[in-house]
Parts: sequence; C-alpha cells; structure tokens
Amino acid sequence: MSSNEKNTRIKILDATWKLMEDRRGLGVRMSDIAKAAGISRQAIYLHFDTRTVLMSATAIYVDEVKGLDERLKIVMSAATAVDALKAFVNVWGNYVPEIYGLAKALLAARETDEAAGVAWDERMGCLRDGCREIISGLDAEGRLAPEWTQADAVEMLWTALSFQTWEQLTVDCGWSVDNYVRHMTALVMRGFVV
Amino acid sequence: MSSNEKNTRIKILDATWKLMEDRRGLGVRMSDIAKAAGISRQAIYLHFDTRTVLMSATAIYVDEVKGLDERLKIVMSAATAVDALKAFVNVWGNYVPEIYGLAKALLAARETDEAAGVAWDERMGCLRDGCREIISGLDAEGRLAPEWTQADAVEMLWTALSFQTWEQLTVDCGWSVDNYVRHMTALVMRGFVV
DNA sequence: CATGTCAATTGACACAGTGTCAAGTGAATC
DNA sequence: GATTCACTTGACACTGTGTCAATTGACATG
Repeated sequence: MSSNEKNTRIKILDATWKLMEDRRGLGVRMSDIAKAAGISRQAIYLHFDTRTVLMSATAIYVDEVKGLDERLKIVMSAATAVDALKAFVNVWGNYVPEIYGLAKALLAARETDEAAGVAWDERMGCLRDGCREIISGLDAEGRLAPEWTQADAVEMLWTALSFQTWEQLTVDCGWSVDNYVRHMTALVMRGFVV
Repeated sequence: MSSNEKNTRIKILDATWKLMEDRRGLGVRMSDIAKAAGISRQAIYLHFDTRTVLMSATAIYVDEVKGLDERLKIVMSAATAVDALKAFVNVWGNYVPEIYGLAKALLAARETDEAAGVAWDERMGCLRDGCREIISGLDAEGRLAPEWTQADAVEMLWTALSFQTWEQLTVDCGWSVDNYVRHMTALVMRGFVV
C-alpha cells in the first residue's frame, strides 16, 4: 500500500528531524535514525539514497511544516520598508532555533558534499530574497544609506543575518534570542537605513 | 640529534599548512600530509598524538610565522579609535586569505572535537581582544553609538568580523578582499560610530 | 669495536560509519 | 495459490584514524 510506504518515509523524516534537533545536528548516525523510526538501518536506503539526500529531504519537509516562506511573506506586507526590516530580523531570529540542529548538520555536510551545498543554498534562498525585497524597498523610499548599492547591501544584510552569525552571537556569546533581535536590529538599522 | 627531530616536526607542520591552503582545508588526510612531508603516516603520530593536535600545533606555528598579533598591535597605535577601527578591518580582511584553509579545517574539526574548539577559540582570542580595545577606545572618545553597551558592541563587532562572515562575503557572494574591506568598514562605521 | 639509543619504517590490526548485496519473511493483492 | 512489495537480517567492502610490535639504520659513547 502506498500509504504504508508514505508512513515509513514520514517516520524517517520525523525521526531525522527530532534527532537533529535533540543533538544539535551532531553525532546523528543512520543507525540512530533507523532506531528512532522503528525500522532497520538498511530500510532507510529504500527511501533515501544517501545520508545527504535524507538531510535535504528533511530540510524540505521541515520547511513545509514550519513555513518560513509564509512567515517572511507576511513580514513583507509591512507599511514601510523600515518596518519590514525590523519584522524580518525578528521573524528570522526566532525561526533559527526551530531549525538549528538540521541547519547545522546540513551546513557541516556542505563542506564535503556537493548535494548538501545545493540543498543549503536553496534553504537560504528565501532569506536572500527577503533581503533583496527589503533593500529595494528601502531604496525606493529613499532610506537606503548612500554608501550602498542595492546589490552590495543585499549581500551584506544577508550575511549579517546568516545562520553562522546567529550561531556565533547566541551560542558563542551566549545572547538570548531577544538580545539577538534587539542588537541585530540596531546594527542593521544603523548600517543600512538613513 | 634534536635538530633532526625538530626538522621532521617542522616538515610535518609545513606540509600540513601547505596542504590545508592548497585544498582549502578539505579532504586532507594524515596519509597525504605524511606523503608531502616525505615520511610514513605512522611517523606523524610520533610527533602529534592526534589529527586535532597536529592542526592546533599548525595553527600556532602559522600564527608565529604570520604574526597576526603584531599586525593588530600596530593597528592599535592609530591616532584615533576610528582610525584604528578602519585599519583593523583592513588588516583582518587581508589576513584571512593567508590562513583560510587551516582555519576552515580547524573550524570543521571544532564541531566534533573539544580540543579543536579550544584551539579555535584561542586563535580567535586576539581578534576579540582587538575588538574590545577598539570599542573601548571609541567609547572613551565619545564616538560609540548610544545604542551600544561596550560589551554588546564588542561581541557584535567580533561577530561581524568573524571568519564565517568573511567567508560568506568572499566565497558565497564572490566579493574581492578589497570589496570586503570597503563594505565591512562602511557597515561597522555606520553601525558603531557616531 | 661493541653497545645502546632513538627516530623512523613496515605491516598488521581494531574501530566507526556509510553504503551495498543477497536471501528470506510476511502481508496484501490478483 | 502465486505474485508483489516493503522490510528484515546478516554479511561485506570501503575509508580514514589511531595503535602495536618487530625491525632498520644512524649516531654516540664506553
């Protein structure tokens, strides 16, 4: 039955997701996932060719469940680009902890695995799109600081909001998400808005 | 003879460094290093207990040869904190490509290896110290933007100047080092200085 | 000259984790 | 009753790290 097949697939995705979050993306083996999903290790390979394929599929699955795209789109409907920017930082800063483990694992895999790199870039795509919209909005409203071309500002803002930056501030510096949002907002407001 | 022992050690460190830079920190095996150093794979373990120990030792070796500390100290002698900040971004931005491969490898190892994490934190220490001095100088000169406490500004500046940020802008966004320096300077000047 | 020391070599092996393969099981389907 | 299909089981190949024991070759000292 295809519903049974689907159930196993979903069980694997859920197990992968849960384990990645529990262990912050580190030390999650295929055998751990199999155990958590209640199937044999080899059965995973009936659904996903490689570990990387599984992680990419899990990332897509999580995106669907969590719906970052939608959250960001709502943000974009703010009255002004400045409001959108503030809301954007807030949504993103609060979203990262929900996907931290999986993102971390995907990022690590990216170093050695081409396919993981592609999957990562796709995940980060909507963030970059959001930055582009906001910068273009700022510019249209005449509030983009004169130092910046739109293209440069987009890339700098996207980098400031990167997963790695979020991680360094919260994990290495011990900031709360609220502090991250407050101070990152301050930085980008000063840095890009006039 | 102890000079012979030292020679082999240095040969290993040089080989490690060179390979890390050549391969941008990825896919460098102990056997590759041995081959490049002209010794047997097992002989490496006569000098370095583990791969991580070797990488940490190489990082220290590179630091000695390249002398980031000294370069940064010269920067600190600038007339004003603002000048120091600009020079700091310039020195750091131009320094990273010289240590990219090794830094990348150490950063990757950090995820699974406690000792690598310590080694990384030590390497990043002088950067953080520099940020602290600059922010405290800005504050003393009354030019730190009012949004910031010194502690918060130090951590945010340190994060803005992180290896990962440098990497995202130059590798992922394709910026030249000159562009990195110019735009990062613009961001931190706007973000922190008043 | 004989002896000891010490760095390095060689070959073998343990271990972990990914991915593959072949044979077999059990339940639904025709 | 035969087929199909997801899944299980056990075995194995492969890679890379780290360990071990036996051996070599150079050099230093008595």
